[in-house]
Amino acid sequence: MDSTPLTRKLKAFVALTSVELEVLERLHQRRRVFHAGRDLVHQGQSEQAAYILSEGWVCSYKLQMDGSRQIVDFQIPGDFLGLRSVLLHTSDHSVEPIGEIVAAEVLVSDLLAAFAQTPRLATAVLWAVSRDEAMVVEHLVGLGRRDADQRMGHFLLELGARLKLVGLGTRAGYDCPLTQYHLADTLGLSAVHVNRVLRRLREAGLLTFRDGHVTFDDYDGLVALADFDPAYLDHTGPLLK
Amino acid sequence: MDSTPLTRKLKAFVALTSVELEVLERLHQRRRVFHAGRDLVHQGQSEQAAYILSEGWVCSYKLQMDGSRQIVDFQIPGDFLGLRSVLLHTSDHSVEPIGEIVAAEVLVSDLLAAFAQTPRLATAVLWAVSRDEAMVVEHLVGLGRRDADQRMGHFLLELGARLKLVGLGTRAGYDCPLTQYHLADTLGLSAVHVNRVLRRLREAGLLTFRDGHVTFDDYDGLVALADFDPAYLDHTGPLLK
DNA sequence: CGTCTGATTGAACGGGTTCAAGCAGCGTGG
DNA sequence: CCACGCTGCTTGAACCCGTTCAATCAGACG
Repeated sequence: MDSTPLTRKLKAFVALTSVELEVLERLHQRRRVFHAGRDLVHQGQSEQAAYILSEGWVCSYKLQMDGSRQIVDFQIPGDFLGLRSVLLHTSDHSVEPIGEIVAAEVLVSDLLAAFAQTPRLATAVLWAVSRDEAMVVEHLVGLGRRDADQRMGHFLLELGARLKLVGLGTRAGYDCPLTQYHLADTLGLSAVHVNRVLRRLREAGLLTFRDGHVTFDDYDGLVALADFDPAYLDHTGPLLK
Repeated sequence: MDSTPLTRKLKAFVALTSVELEVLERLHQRRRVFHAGRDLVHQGQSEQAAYILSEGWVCSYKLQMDGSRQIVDFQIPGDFLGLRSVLLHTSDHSVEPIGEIVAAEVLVSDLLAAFAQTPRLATAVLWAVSRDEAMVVEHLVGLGRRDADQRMGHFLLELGARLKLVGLGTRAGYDCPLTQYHLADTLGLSAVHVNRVLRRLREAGLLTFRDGHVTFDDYDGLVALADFDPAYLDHTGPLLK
């Protein structure tokens, strides 16, 4: 049976038994499709369902009074959607699909049952959640202490590392459905400047962002420029006892 | 018996029984004192103990290769320290006491036992943790989409709201042990500019930051300037069923 | 009494924004 | 079929917020 992005991701960190794999598989029952533009969750609204994203990208963002928006993070295939919102019965941000997405709806009860059945699964999911939080912190650091070029490089490298983990990218590059406006709202820049930064990086022979595809022309050079240390994505230490 | 900052905070959101209060009290047994400068946790080091902060302030930060640092968040009395590090056996940031602090060491086993004994306590603590995460997100939004004045106003207002909850501040102001360098490393600004921003806000009659004390000269004006909406601190919805 | 930390202010510089204009591709309707 | 409008990309020029460099000052502390 084909493995889902989620299982690919988790298998990179915990050796899962066939029983655990099957439990995971069963969580992917209720497939649902969402379309671009229509938010899954609106700021302030309390939401009842969690999802496992299987195809497409999604972004979580906050709107400001003055109309500007700040994207907090992206979810790619294999990531959980709204897990925290469900556990805490609250959502303080909006979630928007980028293009069409396919997601498996997960009932809290099913998830908790799966955890009870296979505790190692709970550990693996907990790891995934904590990795997401580490990424938010790294994002915050970037906004506070990196210049535009470094931010861009770091962000695209991080995405690349995440996509590689679920088989959607290589060291050479990956497909990327984001517009330059998405990048601007993520990196705290203006769309105009995003364009200039991309040009600069391209002319420096570091990376090319064009026609929905990211190409790393000089991976090591980019890593050096952005001071990218994937440790926070890899921390493969012992979790929960 | 005097209530600790933590109980004050939790009582604001969950009506705790005397049994639960006693369990909470017992978690505060092992008092430990830490001194300024000496980090509690170093970046990358894995840590075994969690703490409840009872006196003094602490900041969590990340150091960059180029020597600059970005403060991610602060902990004030009543906040947990290193709870996530303990659960996940990993720490990707450093933690530094600001001045002398008093903290109660909490063993994971004790905490889990307390949760098992009084589930409502677990709910309350979960709420506190999720509030901390919401604050990190709000911080990120500030770095990405607010100018220096708004960032400063928002940050000091948020701190004020948190301190008020544990009885350490009022609408008029609060004692604040931070230096302008702390503010700079928090807000992603240079120390020089922090000084100028503080002067501007003072001369605009909005707030005064001097001699370790924050005074809100025009609370409502500041709220308007910073677009401060304490909703993310207050979300008092039903948690976990 | 010298040294250190933290606060303060000035002047020059620069990274990033804003405003403005132009262009390409693409779906829609007359 | 072409015109139109829309979204996304691109580039130039002027401006401004915040940085950097540099100097000064006050208080604390050994």
